[in-house]
Amino acid sequence: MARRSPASESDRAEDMDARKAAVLAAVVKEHIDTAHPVGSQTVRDTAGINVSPATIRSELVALERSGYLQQPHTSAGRVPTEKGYRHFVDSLERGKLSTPKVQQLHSFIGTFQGEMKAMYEQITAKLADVTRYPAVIVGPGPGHGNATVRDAHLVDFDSRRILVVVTLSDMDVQKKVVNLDFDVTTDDVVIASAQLRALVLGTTLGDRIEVPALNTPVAKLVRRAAESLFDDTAQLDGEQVFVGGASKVADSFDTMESARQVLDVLEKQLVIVSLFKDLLQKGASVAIGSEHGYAPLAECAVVVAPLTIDGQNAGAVGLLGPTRMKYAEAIAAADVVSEQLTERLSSETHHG
Amino acid sequence: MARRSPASESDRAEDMDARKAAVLAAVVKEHIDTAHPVGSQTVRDTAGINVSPATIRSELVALERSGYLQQPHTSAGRVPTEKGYRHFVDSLERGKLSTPKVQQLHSFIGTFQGEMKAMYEQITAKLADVTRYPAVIVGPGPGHGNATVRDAHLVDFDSRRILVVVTLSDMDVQKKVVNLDFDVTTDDVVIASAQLRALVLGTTLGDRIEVPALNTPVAKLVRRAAESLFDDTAQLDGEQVFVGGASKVADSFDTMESARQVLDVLEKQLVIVSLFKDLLQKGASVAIGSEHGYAPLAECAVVVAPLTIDGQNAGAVGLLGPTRMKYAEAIAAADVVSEQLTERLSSETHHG
DNA sequence: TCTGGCACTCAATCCTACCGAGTGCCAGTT
DNA sequence: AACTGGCACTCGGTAGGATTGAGTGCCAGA
Repeated sequence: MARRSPASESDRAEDMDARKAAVLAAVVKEHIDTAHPVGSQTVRDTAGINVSPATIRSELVALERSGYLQQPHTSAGRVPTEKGYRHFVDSLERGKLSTPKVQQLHSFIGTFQGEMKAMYEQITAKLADVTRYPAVIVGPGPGHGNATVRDAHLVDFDSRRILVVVTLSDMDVQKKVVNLDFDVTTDDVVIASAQLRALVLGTTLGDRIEVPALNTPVAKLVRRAAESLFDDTAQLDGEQVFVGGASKVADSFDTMESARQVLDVLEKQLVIVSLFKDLLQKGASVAIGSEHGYAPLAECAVVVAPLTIDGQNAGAVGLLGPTRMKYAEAIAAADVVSEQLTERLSSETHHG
Repeated sequence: MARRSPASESDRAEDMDARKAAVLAAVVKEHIDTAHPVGSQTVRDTAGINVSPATIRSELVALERSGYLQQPHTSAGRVPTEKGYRHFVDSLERGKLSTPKVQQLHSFIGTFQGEMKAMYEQITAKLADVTRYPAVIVGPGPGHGNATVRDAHLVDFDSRRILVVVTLSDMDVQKKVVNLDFDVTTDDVVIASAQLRALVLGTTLGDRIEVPALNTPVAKLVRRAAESLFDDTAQLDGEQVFVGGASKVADSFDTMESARQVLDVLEKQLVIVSLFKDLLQKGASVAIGSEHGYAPLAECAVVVAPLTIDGQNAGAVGLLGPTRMKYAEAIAAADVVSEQLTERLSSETHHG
């Protein structure tokens, strides 16, 4: 049967000449648009290749043999496999695709005024609106970023429960409860508050502060308070996850079951955050189907783009869609948001 | 045709004797359980009435004539109309229905420890989990409630932008930006901060404070800051809306379109809030179908229960479901959350 | 007032036939 | 060797037609 080269089952680069690539691209594009299997006829027309359908067919057979395509059943057209989508996405030239939609998004972010939280909310909504996919933005946790401390206070609620209140240069306010294992007086707290303020003023929440290890109640309180602030693990208000366009799942997914699972994931924000982190760590910007190894999203595609502050990962922008999602558009949109937001994050935190 | 009483089209109380009520209840219950039209046979069995199906049938005809039931088509069983559901719900005895589920909810709230925001989030999730319907809790805005001010500070970002930071007795921290139309120095701000603190300490955010109308920058700043705090319309962080179990829409609604619309509403939190407020104002706890007049939710039922602080409306607990939702359970669950949370709200704010 | 009996209705289900998009294969052409 | 036109074949989707059965309305009789 395999007449040409007996070991061509594998996926070395040679199994993909220019025309095969064109055919594959045509199939993927068409399937993304129509959700139907794509036949040789259609490929000929849409790919602009001047060969007969029969020739296309032999290419299709080859592509299927190498695992890029599959047939739902005999006498149906072809549908991309995960591998097919992957090839398509990889060969997508990353040149700033600039559709009107994406530009709209760009200017929306550029002109945005207001508080951070509202900004994230609105941008997430806009991103979902533009792409028609549910969107997620994982905002930088307060521990990250280079917002500096503008003010700090301690407020005592009883002799062992103290609240640390910190105002940051980006006009954000953070609080943190400190539970002591010894008693302090209100006077202690007032003194400690002033000391803490002097210590942390102008620092970044990422910085670790040296606190003299004295044994007076005041000194211990100051140390505990400072520690609580710079403690990575027990994040202050935690990473902020913004979800927008959840109702878009109804547009993108056709079975209730798949919609259900996507909604479920959107609710479990921990899952989303770690999924995004995983992908970004791998340097991936798109995960197709089972690539990310998370079963409930096996029929989905995830597009992510990083949010960075001073080159450090500080969050993510993501879109969820079906495997046949509009990758080019989605990637472009996520990238725009990522860039604009990253830019804004560094400028925001400096002019304070 | 109408042999008995010619003017019986209307819905006066007499058109509903005990047996009719039983039949109606049986139809509603069965339809809620099965989602199928209910026939005379089934009614006989489930309602425990010892009459023949033929007799039931005549009752069904009467109930249909009065508008409580309707037939999807000839030779199908009956399905409740909105009016039918309404009667059913109204006749539901409001005695604390106490299923294991509801008790579980009760104890969950009772034993909950932690911050308010996390509490609302988790309770909303739990409520959705128990009822299997998407749940919404509208938390009391910071303007409401009787949490008192424990501390207050002003932080200047530039000579016209000042941040007001207020720590409340429930360990919540609120912030508010004040934009001035005159310049102040950092020294002014320090002084104003102390004055503001003295003024508002121990007050409730609902109270209005008298501030001497002097014309020095400091006095004006203090007045502006105080006003911003007690300004109802420009709420501090706004009412907090918590949505849980959005993925439950996939269980409760059968068409993508209806699911879509519910998800849409859940996203538009303003709509939810005003819907809940409307219902509570009317004293309603259940809105069925088009009763609330909000078109996108015309095929839904809404169950609400108030959250009160000192007898004042301070929020709401709500569940969204199909018109054939499990009213008894949903109402019981919403009520439990409402009670427990109301209780907790008043105790929380006093022991501070 | 209730009941059993009966003819009737109509959605749902199943079967069948048919259509047509699309295939694989092959012999013939360039 | 690569491409093409031709052809038989496959099989999901659709449309018609018969069947089923749950449920009805009506009525005459208890």
